[in-house]
Amino acid sequence: MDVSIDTLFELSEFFKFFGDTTRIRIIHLMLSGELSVNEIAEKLNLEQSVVSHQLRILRTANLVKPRRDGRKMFYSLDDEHIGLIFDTGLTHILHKKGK
Amino acid sequence: MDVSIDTLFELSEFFKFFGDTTRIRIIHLMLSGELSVNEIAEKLNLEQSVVSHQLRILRTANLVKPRRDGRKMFYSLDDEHIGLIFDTGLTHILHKKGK
DNA sequence: TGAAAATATGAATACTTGTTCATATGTTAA
DNA sequence: TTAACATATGAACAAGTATTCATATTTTCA
Repeated sequence: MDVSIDTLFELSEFFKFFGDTTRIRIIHLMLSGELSVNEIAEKLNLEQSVVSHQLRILRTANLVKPRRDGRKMFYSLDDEHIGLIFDTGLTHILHKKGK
Repeated sequence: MDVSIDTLFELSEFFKFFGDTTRIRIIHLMLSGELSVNEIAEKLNLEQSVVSHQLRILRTANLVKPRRDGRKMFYSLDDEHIGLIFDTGLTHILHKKGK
């Protein structure tokens, strides 16, 4: 398959979003559904600003989308491929650990 | 699905390997088969040391494996999941660009 | 309106990481 | 053995990035 150098660059940029523990943990949480910023921070034992900063990165990349409800902001995955990519990588990790 | 925090860390570390343009380009080349260090450097227009450095990273992670033939070193993918992960990400990029 | 709650943002810092340049290592052939 | 080829490696530098801390913004409710 022929892939342009620009596309390969975009591809690496895309994988970078998954290449951070905090973001992967946030994404993993969201695979089960929508969450508020505080819920994420509490479940992952992270500071609120850390979560907000990472959510901004994911939001800018259109990987998550926000929804305001009162003073709370709920975030959910905005891309149907995220789960698939997550699972594909996870399968590899579990397979590797399994032997 | 329940995933341990350690596994999520490993998963993010794994995606990091795909999160660099140089490495993605090397991986993409290798999807078509084995190549020597110099072949990679020439095809990607990179310095030899850059390629060697990145190959070491991929080799340490068991993503590529080396084979010596004379004074040349040939590298090939050492993981059957790499192509799948690459394609999964690429599908997303192409799908995104398509609209 | 004012205070509290929830989230966002900016600047500073520390850390990681990719590239460059120089050089070392290993291999072949004359 | 020596020279040339192919690759690997180490140190230094530069650039990128995640976290922290402080503060700003937005919304609700008394």
